[in-house]
Amino acid sequence: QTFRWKRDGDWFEGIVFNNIVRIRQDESTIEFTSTPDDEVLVRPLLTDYLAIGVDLEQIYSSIGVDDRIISAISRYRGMRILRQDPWECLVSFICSSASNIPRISSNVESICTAFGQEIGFGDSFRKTFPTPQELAGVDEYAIRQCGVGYRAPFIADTARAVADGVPDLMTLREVPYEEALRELTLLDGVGDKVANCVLLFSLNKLEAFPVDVWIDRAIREWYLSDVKERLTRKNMRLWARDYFGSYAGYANQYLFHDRRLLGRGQKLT
DNA sequence: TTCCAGGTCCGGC
DNA sequence: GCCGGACCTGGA
Repeated sequence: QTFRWKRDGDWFEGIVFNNIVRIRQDESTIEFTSTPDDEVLVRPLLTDYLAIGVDLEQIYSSIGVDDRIISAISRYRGMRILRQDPWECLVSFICSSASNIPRISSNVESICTAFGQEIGFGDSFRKTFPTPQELAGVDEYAIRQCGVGYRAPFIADTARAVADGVPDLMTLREVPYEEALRELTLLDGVGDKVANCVLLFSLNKLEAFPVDVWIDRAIREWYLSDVKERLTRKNMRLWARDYFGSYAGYANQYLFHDRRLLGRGQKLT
């Protein structure tokens, strides 16, 4: 659920804490290189980013309340939810509305190319995601040139707000879910779905439950097929939080993945 | 060419 | 509160 990683054979290259990080894993080991900072310095940052410390088995036992979710867990066992940079995550998901993954990736990369700082050198150089201050300084039209369309004013306004410290994104990590959700949805272009993405993928709120079209289908087809009444997205989120519990966000990602990859009619295994 | 894609906002019941 | 339409853009 992040948009700047590139695959190169066994290796994946991304930008983490202003470093170009190349990473790969085999059965039991994760290997990485970083530029410009030394691996010793980056290691703890990367460990946090990858959420290595999260106890998956405990989460599986907590959310594994029915055959459907248990089946999804069996297929994607080991899949973790990243702890991304909240600012980059916020802008990325503002870009995601009524869009698609290739375009969102292109938008985010264009924003970095236009307004970020160079890192690395030689054959491999990339750009950082621009800070709130850097993005607050550019005009809405220039942001629109990145292909984001009608989302440009949302991004410009959000950049100014965050640059002014309203909200202070890092502080939201320490704040309860409901309060952080309220703060985020005050921002222009940030509704219930985008806010829940930011909460889940960057603010360490594992009960967050973003309801997009895929989750909407999955829940409707697999869990509420006998319910005729129309459920709003927000009510679906509340239902899921109640049903799956405090790690509902993990259930969300396993179901999301399953519904996208396997479709509606897959059988339980 | 027309349609649609990982929503949000706005105006009218 | 719920419902429908508009909104940039690019690929099918």
